[in-house]
Amino acid sequence: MSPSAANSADPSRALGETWLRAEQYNLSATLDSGQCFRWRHNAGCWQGVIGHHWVRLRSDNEGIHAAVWPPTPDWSWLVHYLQLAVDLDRVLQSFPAGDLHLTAAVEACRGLRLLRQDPWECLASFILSSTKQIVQIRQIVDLLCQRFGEPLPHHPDVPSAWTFPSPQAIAARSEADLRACKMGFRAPALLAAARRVADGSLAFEPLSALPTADARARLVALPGVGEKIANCVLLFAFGVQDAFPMDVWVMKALRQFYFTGRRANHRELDAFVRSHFGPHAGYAQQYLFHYMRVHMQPQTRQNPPAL
DNA sequence: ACCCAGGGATTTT
DNA sequence: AAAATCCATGGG
Repeated sequence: MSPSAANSADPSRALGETWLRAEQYNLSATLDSGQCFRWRHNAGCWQGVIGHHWVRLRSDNEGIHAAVWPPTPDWSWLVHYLQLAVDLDRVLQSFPAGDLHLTAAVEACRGLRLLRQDPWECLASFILSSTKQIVQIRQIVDLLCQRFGEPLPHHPDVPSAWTFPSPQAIAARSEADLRACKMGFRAPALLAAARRVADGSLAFEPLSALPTADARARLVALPGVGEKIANCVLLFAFGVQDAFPMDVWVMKALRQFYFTGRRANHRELDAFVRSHFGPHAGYAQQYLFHYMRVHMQPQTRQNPPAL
């Protein structure tokens, strides 16, 4: 018997496991739709880190199997992260009736959800995201965690994993240390944000309680944070349902679907978004983004099929 | 409006 | 093999 198997047989080394009911939850679309950067697909499972837990998730028809290390008696943090209490049908019913493009996106990405992420990890990750492709963002975040995160308790059946580095851990580093994680010109912005959180001048709890416009203004005041990144934090961390991060993919989708390919400017697109998508515009954005990125081939993106 | 700030991945030559 | 382009952008 291998040492690993011997250890897994030892009840004191058993992973914490549970099963959570979840209807129409598309784990793959959700964890691979660019809202988070720390999940890896492996043998039908998704492995990642949430807070101080290593997590392995697998969906079946009626729910989600979860294994964690270290074990925990309480699963509310996972239910919250995955937003299992959200009634997806209610969200989808709020979408504009007769929008065939959005309908097609929803059909193609059935069960895509929005997560509820830690504000610091979310802000830091999206500061690192500017003009980077998702593959590269993942790489930078990985390096950052390995070098400056806390190692999680070892388990023979679990790959080495680290927490996302705290604001204090980042603030204690030099700009050069951060640049060594391949983040380039984003390093000073990340460092500044970490210092602001570490010294208490930026507190997420009060921020999330502010009216959306005020919270957005406070975020945009940070170096390296514009409307797009501020909206990512509002939507992915604070759950502001009508926050609508507009990146190049979403802009491409909007122009193609609603402006017949016309080069509408940002203000025009913004006005359309606010009037069109309704109270869960953030969800609509996530469907359009994932649909554009995954389900439309390069040629079709130039000349979309008629609906 | 324009241009610049890493650098890896992807696409084109 | 080498070169050009792209990228969940913001700031000057």
